[in-house]
Parts: sequence; C-alpha cells; structure tokens
Amino acid sequence: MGTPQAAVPSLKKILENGHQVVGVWTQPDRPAGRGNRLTPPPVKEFALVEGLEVFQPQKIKTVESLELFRSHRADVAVVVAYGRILPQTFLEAFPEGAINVHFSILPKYRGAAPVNWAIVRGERETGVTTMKMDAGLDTGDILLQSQTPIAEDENAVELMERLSVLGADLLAKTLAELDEIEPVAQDHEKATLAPILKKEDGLINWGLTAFEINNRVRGFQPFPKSFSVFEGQKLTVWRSSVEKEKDRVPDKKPGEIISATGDSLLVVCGDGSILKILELQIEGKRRMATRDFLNGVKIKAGDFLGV
RNA sequence: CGCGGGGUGGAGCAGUCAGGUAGCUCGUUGGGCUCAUAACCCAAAGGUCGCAGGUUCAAAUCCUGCCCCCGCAA
Repeated sequence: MGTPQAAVPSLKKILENGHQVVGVWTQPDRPAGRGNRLTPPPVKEFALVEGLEVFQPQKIKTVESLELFRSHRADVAVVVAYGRILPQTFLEAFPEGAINVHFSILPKYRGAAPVNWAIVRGERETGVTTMKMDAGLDTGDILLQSQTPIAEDENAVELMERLSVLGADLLAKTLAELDEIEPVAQDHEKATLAPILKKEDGLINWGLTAFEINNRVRGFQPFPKSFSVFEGQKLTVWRSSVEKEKDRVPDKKPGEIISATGDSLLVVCGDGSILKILELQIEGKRRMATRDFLNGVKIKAGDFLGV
C-alpha cells in the first residue's frame, strides 16, 4: 500500500526480492494539473507496468474494503505513504500485521511531512524507520532504522528521493529478518510532530533569520514552497544561501533588498541576517536564475519584498 | 469544456491597446585600458517576432485556427 513516488522504490524492491505481491492498494486517480485531468498516482503507474493487480477504493473504512483486503490472504501488509489512516481491523488482517516505512528516525518527526520538517528544523541528520504499525500516528514498535546525513544545500525533494531508496533497502532487510527482529517500543517522551504542510506555511516571514528562512526554502519543496510578494505578484524562492554572519546589517528592516545587481539579490532577514536568493520564480513565469531575473526586471536596493 | 499569464537575437524583458526603420539589461566575439580582473571603455556578430492562414499599400502589432510553456484552483 502506497501512493506517491516515494513509495515506488519499496514496491520495486519487494518485487526484485521475489516476494509475491497479491495486490497493490493506492489512492484513486484524482483530477490534477491544468485542465484537471484525471491522474493516476505514481505507484499505480508502476504497478500496472509490472502487471500487478491494483486496488483504489474511494473509502477505506467500509466493510467492502475490509472484506476485499482480507481476501488477499497475505502474510503481511507493507505500507509506504498510502495517504490514509488505516483502521485497526486492517492492521490485524494478516498474520504478520502491517509494516510501515517512515521517513524519519522515530520517534522524531511523526506525521505526514517528516522529511520536510527535518530540513526546516535544521537537522544535520535524518533517516528511515521500519515499524510494526499500531493504531496511533506513527507510534508503532520500531523494527529497524537507518541514518543518513543531510547535505547543507539539499532540499526536501532530493532528500526524499534518497530516503525512498534507503527505505526500500531497509524494508527489504526488515522483511528478510522479520522473524529475528525484536520490535522495540518508541520512547514516546521524545516524540516530535511533522504535521502536514499547508499553503500558508510557505509565506516567508522575513523576520525569521536567514538560516531559518533558508531551511524553509529547502524544506518546503515540492510543496508549499517558500514565497513572498514582489509588485503584487507571487515570488517563489527556489534556491538561496545564507550570507556570512559578519556582513549582518542590524539597522535594516526585514524584507529590504540591499543588493540587486548581477548575480546578487540580497534580502534582509531577522536580526539583520542576509539571505541571498539564487533561483526564483515569478507567478506565470518559469523558474530562473537570479541573474536572469535581474536582467529583465526593474528592481533596486531599497525595494521591499513581502508587500 | 475549471480560472488566468506567456512564447520577440544565446538568457531575462520592453514594444502589441491607438499597424509604418525591432529596443533594453546581460551574455558572446574582437579591440582598448589596467600590475591585474568576473571591473571599466570602444566595436561587432547574432532575430523566419511560437506555427499556419486571413485583413491591409504595409502586420511583432488587427482577425481565425493550431502547438508549446507557466501560475492559480483541486
């Protein structure tokens, strides 16, 4: 059971390792993109190519869904970002229960957006966890974990791509050694949450420090992204960096542009720290390097972002 | 038929409403200046104005159809 691209490597790995996949559960096709065309989730596309049987119930909490699920008579359910909370009855449907791949080192970052929040919080390291699912939100007993450092300029999309592969490997190991692994209860005292991101989370608060904003720029991808307003239009920051501490300008107000020439677009943030915008996008336009943006637009030091 | 913006030398844009010599900021190439430079000065090359029709003496600009890109909403 899984839905987005991040779940595909796990499914692929399971197949490669010779496990018998009796059914793939994924979210229904949804209208997406321009024109609202009905779009199948990545897991479905992959599963169909592999000739697997795909199930996309509109509702999971129905007797029909449960009956269908039970009818697979599988040994175990594997869940990777399915997108729905599974009722206890599903978790108990098979002898080995349900195993989940979660993209953080639990108990940290429980919830829907663990990769994003790990970056936003400035973590230097994260990882993946396999666990035995229980009824709570990512509260199940831990089976295996694997860590990886977060690169300083790595964004959430890139990190997720790595973690999805790491998770697939860890899942393979977990399934192979399922009988020997001793599940370990989480230290619930140390749990932190990684709640699902909302559109409004993406609006840049220039009062935060450049470090914090840069982390949001990296972490809020692919959604909701970090954006501000320039001349009434949405300006999305795709890539940025933090200027040196010694160059701080404590006398300037957050949001002020202090340089807009060549490759250099510098914005004042909290405590006078400075964010350098490297790549951006104006609504309706394509994503572009700062140099290109500055070539075509009248913008100068003293202007403000966010108004 | 969800709403909207856009396709103009290699890049990002102006010009389109009120048809008439295609412009700006960069980049590229050559030359100059300088101890030196990604800095500065001078010069040059480079454009079927997305595609196809139509209107007109004349179309980047007006009309029709098509292709492609992007934002919003889901």
